[in-house]
Amino acid sequence: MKEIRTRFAPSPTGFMHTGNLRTALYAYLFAKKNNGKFILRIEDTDRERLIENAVETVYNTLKLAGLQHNEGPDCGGDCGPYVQSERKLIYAEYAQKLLDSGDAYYCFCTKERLESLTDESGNRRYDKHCLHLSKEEITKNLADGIPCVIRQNVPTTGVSSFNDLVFGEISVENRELHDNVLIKSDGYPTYNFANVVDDHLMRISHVFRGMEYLSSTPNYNLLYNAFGWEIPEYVHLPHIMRDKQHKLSKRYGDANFEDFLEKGFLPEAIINYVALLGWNPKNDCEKFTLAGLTEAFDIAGISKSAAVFDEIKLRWLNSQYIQEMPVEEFGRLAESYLEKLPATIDKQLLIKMLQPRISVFSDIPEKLVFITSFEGYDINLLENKNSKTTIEMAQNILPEVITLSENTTVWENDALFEAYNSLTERLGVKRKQLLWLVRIALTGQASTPCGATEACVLLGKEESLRRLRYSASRLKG
RNA sequence: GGUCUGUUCGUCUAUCGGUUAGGACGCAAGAUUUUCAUUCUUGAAAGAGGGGUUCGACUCCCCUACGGACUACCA
Repeated sequence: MKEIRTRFAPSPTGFMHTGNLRTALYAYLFAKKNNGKFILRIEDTDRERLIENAVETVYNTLKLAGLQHNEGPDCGGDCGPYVQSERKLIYAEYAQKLLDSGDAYYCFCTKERLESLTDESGNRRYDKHCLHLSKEEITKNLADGIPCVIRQNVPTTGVSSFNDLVFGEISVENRELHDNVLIKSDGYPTYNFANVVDDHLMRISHVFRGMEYLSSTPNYNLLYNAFGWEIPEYVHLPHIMRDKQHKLSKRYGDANFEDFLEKGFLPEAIINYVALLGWNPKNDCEKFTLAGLTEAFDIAGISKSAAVFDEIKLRWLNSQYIQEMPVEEFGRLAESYLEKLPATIDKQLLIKMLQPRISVFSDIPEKLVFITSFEGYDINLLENKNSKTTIEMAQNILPEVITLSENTTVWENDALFEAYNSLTERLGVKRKQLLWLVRIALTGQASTPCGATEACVLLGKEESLRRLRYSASRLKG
């Protein structure tokens, strides 16, 4: 049986947005699922758009995402080099073959002439002008050093069709196809040429890529045919959208993998979420490890329509991962957010309280504001319809709470709870009401990562009493 | 404009001719809870429109509408 080989072939022109990441993920999953190889190839033939360190970003992303490649620039393989700019000679050699067979030709047309070919609706279609140059003219032009490109010579009649594993049968009239540039005047190949040569030479069995290539695939197939090469299987992926109208772009910075990590999302959760955007496992399962995804992955589950990226759902998934991780790990990951806290705060206690209550790590700071800022909070928070509390109630209850707290010697959770609980009976209020009032009077925040008694413990007796008295005093005026 | 392509709840999706059109996120309302947060229950919420084919269509075909991609010496 033929070996399954897939590849991820990013061009190092910036960040890795989640669409790219998903393409890499599916290619990876398919290869692993079929005991095949996952290859990384860098497509850096656009010398003008190269961005420094972009290759590092690619390595970094794949590493963090857990998508280990078997072959690539950094780990070798027998199909190297895996960087297109280092394969210039190879492309030249294959371009020559096409030149010899008449499937490609030199084009010396100037930019001006090319532009003159533009029709009234702004379209340009090359007219095969240079295809008709005589051998002598070509030789002379070449000898004179006139800048030139090599173009694909596509047939003007007939129909090209192919099967895409996601979109099915696709047919295009050859006359709709363009004589694409294969080799640019700087000697570098275009994507249109390099991808075909490389995918063949690297024995890629399944080509996973964004569906923007769907319409140029017939061009590529013509190339495969010209070389007499076997056409790979195609898996074109629908786009991931920012909203209904716009696909994810590099401008939409938030969709970058690295940005999500910085915001406190877990790589596992991002991978899990992205996998489910446009693919479904044919059951209701929504939580997958990479291994689980590998097990479940199936091209048949890929959908044809674009999917809108929903950060809210990502947050939910991320919260699932956070809640399931060991406290120690959570503590490690949360540490950097806890650095500036007063030394009096018990960080271990805080970590335990935080874990079940956040969705992403960047939620932490807002959960902790009550620790460092308290005075001047909105006193109306004491009034709450859910807990059925009122300001009047607070005026009556808080002094009682203060007296009781002053006399509480064992300042720990259960003892405090019991004390406050007994107070509710004496005052004839609901526990929920009293504890709501205490918590607000203690923190000044509607939402805290702790209940009332926990807040007491966290703040310590002295500080707790100080805050309770402050809140009570504000009710007097 | 041309070519290719897509269209089920707000969002991600299930359904491969016969279902009260299912699940998840989010939202709303209740309940439980050692208070915040959880958890639980319930609810609102969808087949773009029009023609066919068929006993029967979200599912197959055609048209229209509306998206998206491509139409570069970018990938």
